[in-house]
Amino acid sequence: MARATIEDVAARAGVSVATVDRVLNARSTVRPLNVKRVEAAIRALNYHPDRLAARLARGREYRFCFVLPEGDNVFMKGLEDEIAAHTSHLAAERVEADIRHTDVFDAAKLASALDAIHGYDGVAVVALDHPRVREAVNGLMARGTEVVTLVSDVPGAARAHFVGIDNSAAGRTAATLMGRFLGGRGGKVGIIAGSLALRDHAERHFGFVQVMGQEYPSLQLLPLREERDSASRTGKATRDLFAHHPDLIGLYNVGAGTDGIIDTLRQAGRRDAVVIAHELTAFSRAALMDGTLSAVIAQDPGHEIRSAMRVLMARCDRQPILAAQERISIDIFLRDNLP
Amino acid sequence: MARATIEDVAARAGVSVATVDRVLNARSTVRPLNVKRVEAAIRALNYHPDRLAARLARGREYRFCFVLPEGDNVFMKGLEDEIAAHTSHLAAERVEADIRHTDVFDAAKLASALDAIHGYDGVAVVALDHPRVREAVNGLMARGTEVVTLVSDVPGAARAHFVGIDNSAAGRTAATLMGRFLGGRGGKVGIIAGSLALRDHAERHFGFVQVMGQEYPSLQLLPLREERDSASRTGKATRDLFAHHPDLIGLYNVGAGTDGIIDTLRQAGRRDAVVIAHELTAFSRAALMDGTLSAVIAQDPGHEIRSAMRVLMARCDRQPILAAQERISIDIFLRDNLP
DNA sequence: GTGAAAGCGCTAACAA
DNA sequence: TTGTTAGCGCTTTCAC
Repeated sequence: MARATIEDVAARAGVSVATVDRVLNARSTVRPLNVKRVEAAIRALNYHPDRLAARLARGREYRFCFVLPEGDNVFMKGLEDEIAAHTSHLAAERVEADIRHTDVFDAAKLASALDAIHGYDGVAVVALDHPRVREAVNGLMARGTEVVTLVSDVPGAARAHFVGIDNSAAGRTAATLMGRFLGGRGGKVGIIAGSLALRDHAERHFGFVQVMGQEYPSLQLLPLREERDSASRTGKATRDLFAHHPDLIGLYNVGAGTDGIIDTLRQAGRRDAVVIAHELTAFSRAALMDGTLSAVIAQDPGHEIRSAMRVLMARCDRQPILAAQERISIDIFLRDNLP
Repeated sequence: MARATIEDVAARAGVSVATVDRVLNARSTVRPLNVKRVEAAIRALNYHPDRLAARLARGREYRFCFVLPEGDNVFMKGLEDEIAAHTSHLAAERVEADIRHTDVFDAAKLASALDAIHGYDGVAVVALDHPRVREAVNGLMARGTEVVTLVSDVPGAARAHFVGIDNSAAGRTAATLMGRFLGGRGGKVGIIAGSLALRDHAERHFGFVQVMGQEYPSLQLLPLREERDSASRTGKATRDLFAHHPDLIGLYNVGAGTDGIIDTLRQAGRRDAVVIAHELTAFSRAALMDGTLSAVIAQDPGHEIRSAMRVLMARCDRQPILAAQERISIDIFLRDNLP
C-alpha cells in the first residue's frame, strides 16, 4: 500500500480535494460535519501531506534577512560564510537570504535597523538585551515577520526561537576545564570580556565565576576586564595581567579578541598558564596546536545558520520545530579533536 | 527576475525540455552540439534544477536498510531510536528504513547478512574490518546498492562513505584529557576495551597510547584488558585493577560496558581517579553529574543517522555529498556542557 | 461552503 | 537522437 494522497482522503471523506485542503490549512470555513469527516479520513488513512508537493505548488519563496554586527569579528565572518554557503545550497529550495550589518553595541541603532526591515518573511538577528531592541523584535513579529535571535538572545522578546548556546553553561564548562587542568595548583586566574552589557558575555562570566567559587577555592579570580572584543586591547590587558601578577596561572577570555591574547602569550613565551577562549578560528586553531591555548569552547556557526534557516522556514510554513534537532551544543576543542 | 526553469533553458537552447533533462541527468546520448547549447543556456540563465519538483516527478522511494549489532549495547539502541525518529520525519520525503541485527563480532555472519540484502537502494552498516565483510560490501556496491559504513569502518571497501568519527583522534583526545586532568601526578592508568578486533577500539587504543607515551611519561599504562563490551566483565576488571594497583589514578574505557565500571566505582567510593569513557547514555550522564566519570567522549547518534540518510539519498540521486556537513565531530562532555 | 480544473518544475513513457 | 505529453501531490483561482 502506497502513501495516501489528498485525493484518497477526499474520496474517503466524500468531499473534494479543495475541501480537504481547506481543513488542512485552515484556509476558509468548512461545514463542521465535513471537517469531522475529513479528519476521520486523515486518521484512517494515516495521511501526511507531502511537503515537497506543497512547496512546489505554493511556489513559495522564503526571503530571510540576517542582521549581524559590523566590524571584523572573525566568528561573525564565519557566520556570514555559512550563510553564503547554505543559501547557495538552498537556492534549490527557493530560499533567499540577505545580510545587513549594524552596530551591536548600540541598542538604538540595532533597533532602528530592525524597524527598517520590510519585505522579508523572516529575520535572524544577533541581538542585544535592551528594551528598545526587544520592542523592535516584537514589532517585527507583530507585522508578521518571523524573528529568531542568533548567538545572543533578547529573553523577554516575542522571538520565535533563540538559536545559540546556553552561555552560562559555557562559562561553567570553561571553569571546570580551568579548574581541572590546573589540577589543584593555587594561584590567580584572569578574566577578560568584551562587555558585560552583552548578554552572552555576562552569562558566561556568571557561570565561570559561579563554578570557580564553588569548586576551586584555591584559585583566586582577578577582577574582570572589559576590553570591547578588540585584539589590541586584549593584548595589552594580557601583558598587564602577567606583569602585575607573577602568580597568574590561568586566563579566560569570555569574548572575542583572542588573537591579541595569543600574540602576547607567544611573545612572552608563556606556555605554562592554562588559557581558555571561545570560538574556533584560524588563530585559535593554531594556538591550540602549539599549546598557547589549552582549550577552546565553541558553537558551530554552520549548525547555527542551518538551524536558523530551518526554524524560520518551519515558522513560515506553520510547522512545528523539533527542539532536539535545533539545540546548539557547547563544543569543547582540544588540540586532538579539532575538526 | 524569477528562477529559470527547465523550459527557459530549453527555449534558449532551442531544444525540448526532454533534451535538457537528458543532458542534465546523463540519461541518454545527446548530440554534442546540443549538449553545448544546453550547457551554455544553463550558464547564461544561472539555472539550478528544482530538487523538489524533481523528487516529486520521480516519485522516488528510498528504501534503506540499517545493519546494526544485536545485543543490548545502549549506544546502538540510541542509533535505533534515531533511525525511528528520523524515518517518521522523513516519511514526508518518501524515505523508508528497515533495521536488521547481526553479530558484529562474527565476520562470517555479518558478511552473509549483507549478502542476503536485496531490494534496497542503500544500506548503512556498523561494520567489522575483515576481508569477508569487505567482500560483502563490495558485492552490494557492485549490485548497485549504495553502502555507507556507520560508526566502525571497513577501510579497503568500496563503500560510498564512512559516517563516524576519527577514532584514533578520539583516543588521543582521551589521552590529553587524562593527562591534563591528572595534572602532573604520577601513577598508573588502566585501559579496558571490548576487543582489539574491532577497528574503532583498536584505533582509539592506538591514539591513546601514542599521546600518553609522548606527552605524559610520568603515567604508567597498564596492559589493555579486552572485556567484550560486557558490563559484568568491565565491572570485574575494574575491581581487579584497583585491587592490584593501589596507585591506579586513571581509567580509560575504550568501548562499551561503561555501566559496569560506574557501578564498581560507586560501590568502591572511588571518586578520586580520573575516569574517561565513550558515548553519552543515561548511565554515563548520571556518572558525569555525580563525579564518577570525569569526561565522556561521544559521537552524536542523531547526527550520524541523519548524515547516513543524507549521504545515501545523495548517492541514490547521483548528487555530490558535502564533506564539511557530513563530518562527525568528536564531542567532549563534562558535567557542565551536557545537552 | 464547495468543487473543477489549471498549474508548480520536473521526469519518463512513447512517438517520431 | 529528439520532441510531445501525461502525470507526481498539492494549492489556488474561479464558478457554482
